[in-house]
Amino acid sequence: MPASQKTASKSAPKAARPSRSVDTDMARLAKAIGHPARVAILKLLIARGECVCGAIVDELPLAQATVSQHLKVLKEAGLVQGEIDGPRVCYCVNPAGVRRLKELIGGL
Amino acid sequence: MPASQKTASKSAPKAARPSRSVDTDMARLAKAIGHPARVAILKLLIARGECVCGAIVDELPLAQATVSQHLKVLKEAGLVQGEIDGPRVCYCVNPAGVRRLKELIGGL
DNA sequence: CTCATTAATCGTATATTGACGATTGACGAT
DNA sequence: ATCGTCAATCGTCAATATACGATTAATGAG
Repeated sequence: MPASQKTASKSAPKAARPSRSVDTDMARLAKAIGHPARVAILKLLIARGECVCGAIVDELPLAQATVSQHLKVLKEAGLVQGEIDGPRVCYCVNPAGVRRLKELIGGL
Repeated sequence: MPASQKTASKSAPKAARPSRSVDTDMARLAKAIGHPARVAILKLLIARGECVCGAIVDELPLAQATVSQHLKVLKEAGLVQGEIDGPRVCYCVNPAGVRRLKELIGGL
């Protein structure tokens, strides 16, 4: 995604508009929840407040490695955050990220 | 997607929680706007009310074929609709689709 | 009818995603 | 120090997404 994306955006003659980066931002967030498993994870975290990684794995019909990858995607998009708690990792929603997502979508 | 995924979603036609299909629905819609070009297209249609395909192509730094493909994705997700108008195709937002997207995201 | 225009589709190349098992690193308990 | 547990990461494979030029189908103009 990086190279072609960037090129496409930059090569646009009317690149001056700020809407371009907003579009990218919105796409980034939307893409993060563009998979059923990630929607499920996000909802789970919202419902439970916070959640140890293993608990999430138990709830989903996916391998641990796969869940970890999905969590990484959500984390990189700024929708969740995880803090290390001993040998486990405790995940929770990033309210700012979710708020921004709602703002952007709601503002359509 | 491999067997496990499919099995997971399909193996519960309607018996299990409804949240599963809602998750899928939300992911489907989010995925549709999970690309900057499609966000730009959707916004363009919202701003203009309706728009001939060619006009969209002119606004974006993408080839006609590519824009057409993005439009197809948006159409399949139920976010836009297009009606044939002579030799051109006039696209417009599907209010129901956008409303549903907003509901689902807003309800998080 | 022929031509130009418009947009969908085809074919294709490349990039990214999604899934998993295996491995690694970090930590607490013994 | 060793062990078991937990979660991230690696390596890999199949599937999907993205982009484009070329082609096709549909339509209106002449």
